[in-house]
Amino acid sequence: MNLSEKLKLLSDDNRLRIINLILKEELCNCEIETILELSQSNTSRHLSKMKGLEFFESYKDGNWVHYRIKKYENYAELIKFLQQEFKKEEIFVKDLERFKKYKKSGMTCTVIREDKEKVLNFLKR
Amino acid sequence: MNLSEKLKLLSDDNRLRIINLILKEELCNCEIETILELSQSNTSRHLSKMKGLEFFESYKDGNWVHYRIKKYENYAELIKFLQQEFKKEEIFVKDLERFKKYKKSGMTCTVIREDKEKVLNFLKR
DNA sequence: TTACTATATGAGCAAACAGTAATATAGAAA
DNA sequence: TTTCTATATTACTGTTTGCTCATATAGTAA
Repeated sequence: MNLSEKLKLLSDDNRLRIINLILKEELCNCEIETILELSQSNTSRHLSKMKGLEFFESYKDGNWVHYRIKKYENYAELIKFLQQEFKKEEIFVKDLERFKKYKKSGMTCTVIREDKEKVLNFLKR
Repeated sequence: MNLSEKLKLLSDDNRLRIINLILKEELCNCEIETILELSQSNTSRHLSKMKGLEFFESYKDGNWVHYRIKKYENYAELIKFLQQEFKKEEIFVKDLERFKKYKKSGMTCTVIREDKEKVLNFLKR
């Protein structure tokens, strides 16, 4: 993967939104889907693509797949840049508010499985 | 222009090759065209798009248009990242060799106008 | 084993993109 | 003024992209 391909992976609103979230804390596929209100297949597709990024990491935990940012020296500058820009754009700020609301509520993947609608309503923008 | 759009502008080999060159020294459209062996319209198109990047600057000098990188605090981290990556990829390293050969020869826009073929042959990879 | 569930993937569509060749424009020079 | 020249733009092409809906897969639980 060359530099332009790596940057292309970052050049998408939804993928940036995912990075914005997991820079705060690792999350599972179904949580990202719910917090960002993206479709299942769309979320999965973006997450798959992002496996091409060296600072992106995933692991399985039962049926769930968790995603997180790996500390990677080569990308330190880039990530600093992204974090600085995330603060300036409304969509990223709002996503983090939803993320915090979700976390504070104590909800988990299990709650999402049992009643995703309930979680979505709770997070209603 | 939002973050994903800015990153999209950077997600192209030829635009990155241009940034790699002008990070060393400002250059005119026709010099970029010649050093990178790109077509006139393609070069012009890329340079136009790049005007959307806040750290990218151009000015007219007679018929020629010069391009350069503006020092811009917000992009310091990003540019550090790019510079580090440019060193690792062969195409960017080779482009810089051509750039240095061109500069060392003392050739200018005027020489390119008078006999572009001569310049291209001199720079022959 | 079978049933279930979280994630991944195939097919298809519309929009965006990089590139070319030809032409237009704007400013310099004569 | 007219001519020239560096750059920009238009029209078009083939490719890539993000998305959706439907289906497949792989692993868990019964």
